[in-house]
Amino acid sequence: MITQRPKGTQDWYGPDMYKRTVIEDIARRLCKRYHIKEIITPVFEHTILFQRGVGETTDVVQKEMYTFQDKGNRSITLKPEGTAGAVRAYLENGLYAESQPTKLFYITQAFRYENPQSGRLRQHHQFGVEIFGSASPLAEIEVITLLTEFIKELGLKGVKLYINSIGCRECRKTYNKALLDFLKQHEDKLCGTCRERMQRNPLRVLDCKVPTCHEIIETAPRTVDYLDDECREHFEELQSLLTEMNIPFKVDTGIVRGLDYYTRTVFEFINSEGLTLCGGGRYDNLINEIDEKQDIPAVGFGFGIERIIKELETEGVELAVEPAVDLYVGILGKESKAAAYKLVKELRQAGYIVETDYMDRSVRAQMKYANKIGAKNTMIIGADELAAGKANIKNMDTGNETEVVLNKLVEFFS
RNA sequence: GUGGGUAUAGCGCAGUUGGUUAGCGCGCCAGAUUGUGGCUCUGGAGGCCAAGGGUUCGAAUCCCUUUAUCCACCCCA
Repeated sequence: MITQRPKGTQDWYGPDMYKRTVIEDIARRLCKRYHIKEIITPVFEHTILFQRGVGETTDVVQKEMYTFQDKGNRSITLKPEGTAGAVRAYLENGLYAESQPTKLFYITQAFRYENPQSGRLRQHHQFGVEIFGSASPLAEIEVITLLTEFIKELGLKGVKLYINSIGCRECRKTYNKALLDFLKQHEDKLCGTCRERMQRNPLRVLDCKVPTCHEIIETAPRTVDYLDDECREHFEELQSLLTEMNIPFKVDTGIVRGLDYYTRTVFEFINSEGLTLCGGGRYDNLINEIDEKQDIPAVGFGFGIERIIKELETEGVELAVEPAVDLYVGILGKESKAAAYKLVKELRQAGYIVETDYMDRSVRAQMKYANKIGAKNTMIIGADELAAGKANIKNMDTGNETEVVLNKLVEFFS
């Protein structure tokens, strides 16, 4: 037990760790060009934030949160997603008082207590962006454009964009009524959870995958048919902008999203197996629900980093290669240690990737090791080299050796 | 929360109808004329056979329980 990680968690090391840093580097570089600033919020927040933010009726809040009482008897929850914390920070720090929009990104852990399986963990990581203050479809275009570039830079080809509009609070009212009327006609044929959902949040019934429910749902009214003029215009403008931007997309009227805060636009990037890598949309009411004094529109998404790595593997995409060791400095004899290590330090200070021996191994074993770690060059420092002030540098690909003056090592490499 | 598969060395796997000191490949360490890698060869270290209980003269192997892990459903990233 003591040497076993908790269920649904993962240790990051080796090639996966490197992939993760490359992915995060790409995300950070991209956000820089989009003038989106990084934000880091706590891994835990007051439970009420997620109850209000994510929504009481969602599965995430109802059964998947890591909630506990702290020693001050406060109810604390490990963040199950990134948006609520970002919104809280935006409000608490008065970022809304500055010139809008506020554009933020984060790379964070997220915790959900659910059964692990492929592409699903109890602790996972998300790259997310939130744009606060803009009601324009161009805000959606901003995040979607960033996403398509991100996917392109990663080298992924099998990920497609699906969009939908679920309307604003007002259209949702008329739609919910229509949906409820429809569902009532079929109530006796619906499953238990659906009948329950009907009362609390009818929209979520559309998510049900129980075959008998699914059959009924196929003919249910769709949100897109109940949009008011403004919402319809917004959705149409978004679609024509996407088309003009040459961003391929499909409208999928079944996309609802499991988080309650969305309004109008919802979208997902889905792979060929139907797995959602990225989900997002507009949430014009969320800020108001968390702080009634503010009424600010917003758009955002969350992209699953583990799912990116999984998709890279299934598509056979190779990310940038980890940089190789420029020089391995072999040490021969106790007396040479300090002098050899000084050379190592100098070259590292000059920016080279240098490795040496910490195991008191034989020269032969050191050479084997140098070969194994992929050193591009090797050099042995012993009493002879130190006396002469010179050493041979061996190119490990060609096997050729070049004599070099030790106090000009840095120049040799540059 | 529900259902199925799996659990033997660091990793990937064998292990016959229960029968001596549990094997193989890779990896790791050391060596093959004393200070030079890759290939090859030799040797070595490393396992309470997931844990607990039971059946038996005898269990990695059969039975039960637990735990973990993988996969699927729900839902999500």
